[in-house]
Amino acid sequence: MTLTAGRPPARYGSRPTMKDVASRAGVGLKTVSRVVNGEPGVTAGTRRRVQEAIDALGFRRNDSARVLRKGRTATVGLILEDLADPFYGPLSRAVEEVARAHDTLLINGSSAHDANRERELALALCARRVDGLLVVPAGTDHRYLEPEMRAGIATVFVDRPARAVEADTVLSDNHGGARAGVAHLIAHGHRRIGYIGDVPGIHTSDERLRGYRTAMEEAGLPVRPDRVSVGSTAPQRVRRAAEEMLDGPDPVTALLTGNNRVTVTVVRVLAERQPHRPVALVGFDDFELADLLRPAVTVVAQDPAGLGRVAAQRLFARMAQAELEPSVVELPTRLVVRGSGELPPVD
Amino acid sequence: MTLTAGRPPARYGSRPTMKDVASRAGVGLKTVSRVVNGEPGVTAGTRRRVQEAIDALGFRRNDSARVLRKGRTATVGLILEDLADPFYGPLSRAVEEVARAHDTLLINGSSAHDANRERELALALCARRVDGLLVVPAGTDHRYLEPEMRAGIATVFVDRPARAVEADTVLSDNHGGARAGVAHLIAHGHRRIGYIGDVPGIHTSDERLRGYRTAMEEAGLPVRPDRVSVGSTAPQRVRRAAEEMLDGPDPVTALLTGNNRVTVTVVRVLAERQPHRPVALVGFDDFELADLLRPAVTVVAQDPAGLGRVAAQRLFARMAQAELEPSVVELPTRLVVRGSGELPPVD
DNA sequence: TCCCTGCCTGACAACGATGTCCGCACTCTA
DNA sequence: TAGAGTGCGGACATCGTTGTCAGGCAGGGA
Repeated sequence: MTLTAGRPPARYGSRPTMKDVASRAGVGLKTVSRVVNGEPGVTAGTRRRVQEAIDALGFRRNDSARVLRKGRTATVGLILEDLADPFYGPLSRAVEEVARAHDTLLINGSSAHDANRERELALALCARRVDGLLVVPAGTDHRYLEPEMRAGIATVFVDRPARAVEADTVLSDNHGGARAGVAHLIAHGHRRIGYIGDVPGIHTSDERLRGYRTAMEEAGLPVRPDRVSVGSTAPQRVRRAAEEMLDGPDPVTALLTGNNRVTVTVVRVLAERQPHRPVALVGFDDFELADLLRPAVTVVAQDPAGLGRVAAQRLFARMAQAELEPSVVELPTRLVVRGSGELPPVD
Repeated sequence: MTLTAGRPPARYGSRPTMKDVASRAGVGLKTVSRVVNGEPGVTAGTRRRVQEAIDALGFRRNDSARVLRKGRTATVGLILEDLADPFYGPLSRAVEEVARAHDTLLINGSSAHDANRERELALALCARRVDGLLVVPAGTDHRYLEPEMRAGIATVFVDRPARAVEADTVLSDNHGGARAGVAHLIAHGHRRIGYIGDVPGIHTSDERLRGYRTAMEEAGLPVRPDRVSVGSTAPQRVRRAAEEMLDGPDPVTALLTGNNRVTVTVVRVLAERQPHRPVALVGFDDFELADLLRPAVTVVAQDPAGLGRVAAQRLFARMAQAELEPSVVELPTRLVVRGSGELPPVD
């Protein structure tokens, strides 16, 4: 009758608890806790007996219970857009190194470029009471995180700022990078330069477009609407945009591409047109093998590992001291000259 | 005095609990629980009052406490070697899709190719009581997971089998793939074929080497020790191995490379030697832009998304029914012909 | 008018671990 | 040898949530 009272209906497996260990070792509950946590105040003999019981039963501390009592999880979450995007690999790795140095577990999650999934994921991690959260925003409104941040979940935004929320942010110099890329093409004689970028409304996308405009205007060149195309990075969309700029009545002689996904597609389009006139190209984001393509691809390189490292450091600083003023850090980009950006203009 | 008794020393932030919501809404604790979990048996008016209190306080259910009570976390963990390796992107994404279909959160972690970190990470996830674990083994002995598996944590190994443990496993046909790759080179007239692979002892590495041997022996060709080099995938090591095979007294005319890291380095070495005689190449693992290199790289493609999908499905099957017999599934590979493997032998 | 059914609602115990505090046994010193 | 100090072990409350169960209240039938 009362034997099962209050017992969850279907316990999954069934693990030994400290109580089991204690009774097997013939000691008190708290003594087991002391052994498990390496606290002092236990004689060597007792410690050994407890350890034997732990091994025999296959005991492992239940961290949920521990968290409930202690209030901290020693866990931080990282939400990025797509684990398969090579840009995020080094970023995630850098965050992991910092977390590890703070004896903290890193949980990686992916929003798949979807604002709802980002939100779900972030809130699920909050419900699990991560101590901190690093977010590469996919959504456009992050007010849903305000109660969580007020409640003490340290939060840092990476690569893009949050909308409608004041918080620590670590960015790349998107405007300056794009501007430098276009200036480079102009310096090599190009005048008809096109820009193919990501969906407007995304911060990185908007800033890079702004950098393109700045460079064009500084050189006194017109920014023609038919030479700017922003939208999805899906290959078909990018392909069509590139073909329109290349085959129009007044074709571009050079292109700036807004991120590595776009660059790869454009490289493919240009390769297929081989016998045609060569078109100069500068890509935003470095990517593996860029140096082995012919021509090798000149890029504006970001420092994804740096983004991750700086953001993680900021996160831990905030976890240690919640009352810091929100800061925005912008990391420089670097033009890597490889050949594709140095092709002369050909009509 | 007793006011703070038992209170953790430093609660991080401080969140409202169901009790706070209950007293604000003027209802009982359990009623709040019912509203939060969408359980029936609450009138619309009460429900609304509770919801208002939740919103006003910024309440979010503490999943640690919930897990403690319910015994399941609705979370699975995926441990892979390196989040930055493009091979694992699609794998992780496929797992995430399956997990999502089961209303389960996926936690990604990386072992950084280190057996100790794999172990730490796996056990940390067990301590957090994930319901299931997908592991791409980095270590060579997985007995440490036996108590966990016995205790009910469903576990599936992906890409490589676990050592010394009987468990569900999903693999690629490494032997058959490598064999097909070498047979392809032989069919194009090559006789002096080298193999450069990953560290011996890793299952994938050993199987691919075995596939190389099989194909050579089937063609009656000798397997010479100076034409087989296995070890770290660090660029220097691979570079040296390649140069020795290419510059020796009896140089190879074709190479099979054991994974995408090795392939990329070898492509780089071959590119630097451009004016030299062309060397045929078949790489294990497909990689982005392989088709855009000149010559385009012929590869033995695995199906990383398939690995992830099948493994995740198996994991959920086992979570639903723990007494399944451990199974081993092997997914086929596919030879993708692009040019580099079809170069004729040149002395 | 009274009882009974059925629906809401809330009190309470329990999940597993940890912090506090008390008590015991021992050692060291006067 | 007694008193004080120290080291060690254990009882108990508590963290926030959910399952159980019983009580209260309204409405309908006798």
